[in-house]
This record gives sequence, C-alpha cells and structure tokens, in this order.
Amino acid sequence: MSSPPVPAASPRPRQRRKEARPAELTAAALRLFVDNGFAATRLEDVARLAGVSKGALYLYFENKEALFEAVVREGILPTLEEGEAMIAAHRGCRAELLRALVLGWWELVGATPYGGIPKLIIAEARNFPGVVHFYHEQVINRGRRLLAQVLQEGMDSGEFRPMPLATAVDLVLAPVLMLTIWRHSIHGVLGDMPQHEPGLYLQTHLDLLLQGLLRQPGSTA
Amino acid sequence: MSSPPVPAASPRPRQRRKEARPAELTAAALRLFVDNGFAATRLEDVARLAGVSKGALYLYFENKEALFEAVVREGILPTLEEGEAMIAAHRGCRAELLRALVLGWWELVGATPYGGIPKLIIAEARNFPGVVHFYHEQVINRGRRLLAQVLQEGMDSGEFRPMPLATAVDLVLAPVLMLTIWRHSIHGVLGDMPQHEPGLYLQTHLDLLLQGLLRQPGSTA
DNA sequence: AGAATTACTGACTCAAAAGTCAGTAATTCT
DNA sequence: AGAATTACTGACTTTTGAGTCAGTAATTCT
Repeated sequence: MSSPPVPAASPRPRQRRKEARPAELTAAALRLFVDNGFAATRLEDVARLAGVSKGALYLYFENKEALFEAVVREGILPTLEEGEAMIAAHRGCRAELLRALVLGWWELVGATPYGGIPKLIIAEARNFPGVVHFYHEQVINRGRRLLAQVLQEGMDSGEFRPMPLATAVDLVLAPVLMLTIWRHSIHGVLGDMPQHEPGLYLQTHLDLLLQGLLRQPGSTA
Repeated sequence: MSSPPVPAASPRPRQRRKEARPAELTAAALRLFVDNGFAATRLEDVARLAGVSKGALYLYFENKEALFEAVVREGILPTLEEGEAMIAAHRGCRAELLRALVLGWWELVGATPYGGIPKLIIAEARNFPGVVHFYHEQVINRGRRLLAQVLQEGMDSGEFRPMPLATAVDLVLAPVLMLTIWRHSIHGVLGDMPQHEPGLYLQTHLDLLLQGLLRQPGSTA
C-alpha cells in the first residue's frame, strides 16, 4: 500500500506549446465530461490528461464553465457543413440520400469522441441553459432542417408516403442518438451486446424506416 | 434584495412520520437528481424539498450514494409486472399488443416522475457501475425480453416480416426512450416543440414502425 | 553569450457541500 | 399527570475541489 512513489521515468521536460494547448485541453475535457459528467470531473484530472498542470488550464480558460462551453462549441465543427454539401451534391433517390446522411454522420461524428456530446448535453442541460440554447440553434435545429428537407422532397416527388414532417424527422434521429448515448453510458460499463455492431444496427434501422416510408416497398432496399 | 426573512406562515410544528419519510425523500431526490444530476444536487435541498432537515435524511440513508441507489431501486416497481400481465392476457394480433405496451408504458411510467430514470441512469452510468448492472438486469433486459417475445410471436405467425430480433427490439424502444430523455433535459430548458405532443409522437412512431413490420400493410393501422 | 519575456508549475487559499452529533420536542408508556 | 423513548433539528467539523499566484524554466531577443 505504500511503495515509494515511482519517479516517473524522466518526467518529460516541461514543454511550451501555446498553440496546441487549448485543443488538447478541450479534448481531455470532452472525454472526462462525457464519462463522468461535468460536476464530477476534476479540473486537475483534465489538466493531467492533457499533460499540463491545473494552473496552465486557467491560462486558457476563465473557469470550469468556460471550458465546458468551449468543449461544446468545438463539437459542432466537424459536422453540418458536410451534410449540407452532401445534400446539395446528391443525385438519385431520397432514400439513398437518407442512408448516406445517417451512415455518414455515424462515421464522421457518432463513432468519434464527438459522439459523446449528445449525452453530455442531455445530462447537463438543466445546469447550462445558455449552452443548450446555443446547441439547439446551431446543431439540433440545423440537423433537423437538413433531414426535413430530404423527407419533404421525397414526399413531394411521391417517393415517400405523406407523414407529419417534424415527427418523422425525430423518428429518423432517435435510434441514431440512442446508439451514441448507449455507447457512452451503459455500454461503457457493461461491455454489452455483441450483436449491437453499429453498422448492422443502423442498416436495420434504415431498412425498417424505409419500408415504412416507401410507397413502393423494395424499390430501394 | 434584503427583505426580512419571511417567518414562513406558522413554520408547521415538527412532525414525526417514520413510515412516510423514506418514500418522500426518494421522491424529492428523484426529482432533483433527474433535473440537476447526482453530483450537482445538494442533500440539503433534497431534505428541504421533502420537508425535513438534512440530519433526518441521514437517519434513513447511509450517505448520498445509498440514496441514489434507493431512488433507482424504487423506480422499477410500477412497471414490468403490468407489461407481463398484459402480454399474458392479450387476445388479438401482435401489432395491437405492441401498441398497447408502448402506450401503456408511456402512461404508467414515461409520463410520471419515474420517466426521468432513464436519463438519470444514462447520465450517471460511469459513476455507478453497480447500479447500472442492477438496472440492466432488472429492467432493461426484462423489458427487452417482453418485446422480443411479442415480435417473435408475430414473426412466427407470419404477421411480421422476419428481422434481426434484438435490433428490432431496440428500434421499438429508441423513440420511446428519446421522448422521455428529451422531456427531462432539453425540453425542460426550452419549452420546445408545440407539435411534439407525446401521444401524436408515439402514434406516428408506431404507424411508421408497423408499416415496416407488417407483411400486409394496412391490416392494422 | 546574457537579458528579457512568458508559458507553465504546484503549493496555497477559500467556498461549498458532505457528513456528524449534542440537544429538542413529539409521542408513548406507566 | 410525569418519565422514558425516539424522530427530528441545525450548528458544527471535515473533506473536496475550484480558483490563485509567486516562483521556475523554456524560449526569444539583442
């Protein structure tokens, strides 16, 4: 229980890397915030995971809340433009586009550390109304508009059956979000579900969804 | 800013109600844990909301973690037996049973304070692996088995198309869970979505799902 | 090279919230 | 009624972690 503290084989000489620090700190904070929650995360641990001292963290972020906000703001970047580009460039049926958007999102966001942000937002919503407003405007609603457009076009062209638009959008999203949420909560604890390979899960989701949406079933699957 | 503290119109003479306290305390704790998260909830606030002092709370619960565990354990009671009874009693097609189970769950659990527990478990999973194991065994897997049975019977009888069973179960659950999670996080902050009346949302979910599942579309909806 | 600058450290302070317990007032017992 | 019991209180101690800052060492300037 009381072995002498290991001298940490050459504790790596102090480095000065002003440019890289903020991104390294937000990456570390994202990981710990998602895993443990905001309140239960110690800034000393964030700093250590990023390879600096707690003092250094405060050189780059006013306080814990500012770090949280930075984490969320950073999480938007790698996402929506891609989707908006895809939707503009796409030729072919809306069903294929829908598949591409969902699977693309999974690869670009869901499967990366940023996939933890939905869980984080959900868990901390009541403590950070400002951040929620921001995220809702910049991410949620923007993503919804994207999907709504695809569904609307599909309905207009007769490819999809008519449906309540806003509700249908959320029904496309729900399984995708649950997948990432699960990964960052219960799955992380249990090592659950061999059969829940994300690819198969999303494919089945899309199959089921499209069979429900398509006027002529089988025309795409 | 500094009006004299209101004497709290007859501060209600001290009461002794050994029997009722634990349930009142867990009810208060459920509310605050779901709203603010475990770490961000002060036990003094839990006690005040339950109408007792902090000291009294410690007469009934060892510590904060024990209170959390009690909250989750209590949340199972009003649920699964009902579903298992329904499934045993039901005559008629599996599609109707599926509708009844989903809508029944919403009324009995989702729309009540217990509807906050999924969000709570998700948010705190990494900090309470023991509780997650318990919940997974006692609630999640049991609920899944229930739905799997219905889907399997439907497939066997030819009412439903064949599908990967475990995945299909989770696709039934995802929108239902997202509905409760949303209510207790983002919705609570934004007063969001007039059109997201839970009834319509769940009906649309079931319509869409069944159109995908049914071999002869229209035979139920 | 040495001087000047500044990114970084870690021991410190301080506030807040978990947990304790001697005392108080309902209730029950005789 | 008074004595004995015990559910409850709230002021207290202890612990924890956010936030600070005087000092240190890497880098740049001359």
